Amino acid sequence: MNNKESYNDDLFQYIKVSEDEDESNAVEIPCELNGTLLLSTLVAQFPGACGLKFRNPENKCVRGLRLSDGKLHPPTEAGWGKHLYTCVFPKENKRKMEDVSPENSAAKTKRLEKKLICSDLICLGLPWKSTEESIKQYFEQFGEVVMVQLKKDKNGSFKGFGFIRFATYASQMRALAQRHNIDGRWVDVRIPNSKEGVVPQMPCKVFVGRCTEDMTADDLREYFSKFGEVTDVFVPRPFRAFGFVTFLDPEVAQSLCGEDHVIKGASVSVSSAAPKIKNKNNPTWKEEQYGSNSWDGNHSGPSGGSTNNGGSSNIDSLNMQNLGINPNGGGPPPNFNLPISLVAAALNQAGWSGFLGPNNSGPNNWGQNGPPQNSNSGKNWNNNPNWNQNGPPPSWNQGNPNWNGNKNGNWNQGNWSNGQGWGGNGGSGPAGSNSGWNNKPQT
DNA sequence: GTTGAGCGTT
Repeated sequence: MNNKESYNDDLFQYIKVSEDEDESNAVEIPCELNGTLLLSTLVAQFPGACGLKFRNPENKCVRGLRLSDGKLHPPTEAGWGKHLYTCVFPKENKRKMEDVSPENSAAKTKRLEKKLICSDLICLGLPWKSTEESIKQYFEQFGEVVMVQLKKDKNGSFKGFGFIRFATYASQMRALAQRHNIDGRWVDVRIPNSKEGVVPQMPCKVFVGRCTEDMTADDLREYFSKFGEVTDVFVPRPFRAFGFVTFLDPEVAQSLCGEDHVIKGASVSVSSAAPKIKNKNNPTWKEEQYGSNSWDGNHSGPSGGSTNNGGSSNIDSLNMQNLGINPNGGGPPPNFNLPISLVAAALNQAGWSGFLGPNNSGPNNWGQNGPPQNSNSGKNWNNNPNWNQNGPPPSWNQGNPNWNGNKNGNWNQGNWSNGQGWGGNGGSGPAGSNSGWNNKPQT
């Protein structure tokens, strides 16, 4: 036992990362075996992050880290050291650079935010003991919270839902891109019905033509991140010479349309992505493959899915429902036939790092043969015999239609919602799991 | 006091 623990420590170096320079907010995240840190690993914990920096103790200057091929490199050959690393977010940086004088900074911020309309968000299913202070405190991890209203009835008793508002659109998007567990309850955060349609939907997605075969989703992400926060990348596999990149800011997307860019020595063309009609007549809508629960078949999974499924992205669709995952339901929904890599990646994005097996060594490390047999963290995958003996389908991780064909048995036939699947062994379920996965409804 | 889908002025 002790051996295993030290073995793990040897394999994965953890570095301390915070969204700001406040060390109390720091999260330890694992590097790869070669000493680099995957941007996707960073993004899994800090949605929207596009880089890392740290304060050089010698001259107090902030130093940025080198990013190449989706990998962040340690500041020196000696490695990561004991620095507290801080996330870099594209939007915040842009704003900082524009806010040169204090007297017009507010106006500029306002003008900027006007383009990226912030909406109130409804929070459903809040714990009864929530207070406006506690909710504000929770959501501040995604950015400045400017309003919290918990709804009460005439007697003054809390109705279990409320509204919040962030100062920036980027913060709002970060909050919408995640599941939220507050005091042990899964809380739904959405755009309120009353606001639906109010937010003008300029396309955030662009079409990237003339891609070469060596361009991975991570390549596109890395390249286009310099124009703004990238929330989704899709590169079809097998190779089809195009891709899609989705930006947080629709204006960034629009500004790039019509331009040619050079990536990996090749010229690609950026143009507007034709809005896709989500119906069965559209050939890009592959219901057989992805199910019919709003997954549009044209997106990669979130970061962590890495390149095996053609993508490297945050959750582009805002809520888990859009991935065909019902966070509050009992077990998988009826159309649960997403490739597991996508699900795992989505859950990883949502902070369920435990889903990916020990040490968060999930899809990033998985090859085409699925999770490691005796995983490189020294533990079996969930100790679940059904999994390890029969393994995943042969064409694992390739977005393949065989997945639900269940040719190797065991996948859809048990262990999903019988209460002893994921959380049963090895502690690999979601932390404090009382969610639908174990078929235990919230109370 | 109890509760758990929903959609905000009081």
